[in-house]
Amino acid sequence: MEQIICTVDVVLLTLQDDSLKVALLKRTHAPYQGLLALPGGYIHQGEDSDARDAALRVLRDKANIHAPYLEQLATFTGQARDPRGWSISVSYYALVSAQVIEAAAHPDVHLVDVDRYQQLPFDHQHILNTAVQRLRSKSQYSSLPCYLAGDTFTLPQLQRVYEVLMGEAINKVSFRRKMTEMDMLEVAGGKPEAHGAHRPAQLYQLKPAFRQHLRLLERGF
Amino acid sequence: MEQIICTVDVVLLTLQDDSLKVALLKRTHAPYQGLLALPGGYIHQGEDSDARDAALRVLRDKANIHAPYLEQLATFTGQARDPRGWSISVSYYALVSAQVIEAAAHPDVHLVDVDRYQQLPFDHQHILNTAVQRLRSKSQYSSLPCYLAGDTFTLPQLQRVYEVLMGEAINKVSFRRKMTEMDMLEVAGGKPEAHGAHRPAQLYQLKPAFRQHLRLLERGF
DNA sequence: TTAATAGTGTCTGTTAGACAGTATGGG
DNA sequence: CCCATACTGTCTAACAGACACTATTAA
Repeated sequence: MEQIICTVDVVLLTLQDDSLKVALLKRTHAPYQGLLALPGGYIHQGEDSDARDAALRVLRDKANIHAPYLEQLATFTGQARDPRGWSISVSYYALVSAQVIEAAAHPDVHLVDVDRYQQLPFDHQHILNTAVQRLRSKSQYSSLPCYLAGDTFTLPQLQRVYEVLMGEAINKVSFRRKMTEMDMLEVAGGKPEAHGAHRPAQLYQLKPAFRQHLRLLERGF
Repeated sequence: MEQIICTVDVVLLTLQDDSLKVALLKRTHAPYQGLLALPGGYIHQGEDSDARDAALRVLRDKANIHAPYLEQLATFTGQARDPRGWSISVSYYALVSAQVIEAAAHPDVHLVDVDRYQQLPFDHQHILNTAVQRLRSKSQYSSLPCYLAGDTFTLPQLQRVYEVLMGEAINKVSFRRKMTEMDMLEVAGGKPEAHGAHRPAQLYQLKPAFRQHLRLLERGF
């Protein structure tokens, strides 16, 4: 009996032009060589102390992305999902701002709308769907969307991020009440930029205590 | 390089005497032979079509439990968690009523209070904590606790299940409003038993559509 | 001054919890 | 009848959303 194939896959998500995008890479090896797929790879026992380490390494090597918000999504397993044999994919999802992707400027990374139908190899469409569902679900009652908004952002920008993820308009007063209640933001030093003939918005950033950990709401938005 | 050790572990939870219990088994092989541990075992490529299948097999073979509510919890990985080498544990949690455990009557199964400190081998304490946290969290806004309540139950019994999991009293009127709103229960045929000199409660059961799938609440309890 | 977006004060409708009442069984 | 627990009607307090108002910038 051959040994089980142990891999990690990463669903790297970002927000661009008011829509949710996933980073895909052209596969350089068989099977499915040349097809767009989630960044992933074998776990390296020598190099990776655990699967999370492997996911971070994959993001570093294949997309030039360092230390994003990264969370385990689920593990996809079985005889059928990989033509090479019984396999395990410990899957993660990562959230970064569009600026981080642009700064990484990796030539092989393709950003594709998550709702656009693709012929993804393996069960990557299922993994992607699971990640998007998880993100949208957690956006209802947590600070998760903040990681898509960049280092500093205005409240109208952040509200727009939430609205795109939840797919519906949020009451402005309620949104700001929730943000105050969460007590998670602080005013950022930089001067807010003007974007036209009107009052510019205050810049905010996550308080240091919340850069790594989510804030949960008793009641959702 | 040796191959990665691929296993499943199951956190089998039940409610007994108003407290949450986990099913533990004495390990029959090294390492940690003789210690109480979560039921688990190697993935069998020939036998198991995926890891969920392996978890169901483990429950069947090691605890005589068939087709419980079973959900993937998380995957625990790394160099350090198993003395034999780099390992993967795809972990699941299962919920059953105390009657199901009693009916299984497996002599090796030990039910232990989840809050009682144990010296569990590997990272099983961490896996257990993660499962309990997940159950308690999901109990806030879903029908998950119903799977601990047995086939038929009264509303006061079900409320008690929720209260034990959430660790606080719930308003009776609100609880019943939520249950009505969820529209997930139907009156069960059997006559309610009298438990003293007072009015006996109506028996309910999950509607067939919800025997497998959770019902989520917009706002929690 | 005007236009446009940022941000806030306040009213109102909805929802959750408190409380007290009725219902129904056994003794 | 009494008691204990099941169940329900209704009042109140807390919360979310609507709306309108003020604030601040560039043109």
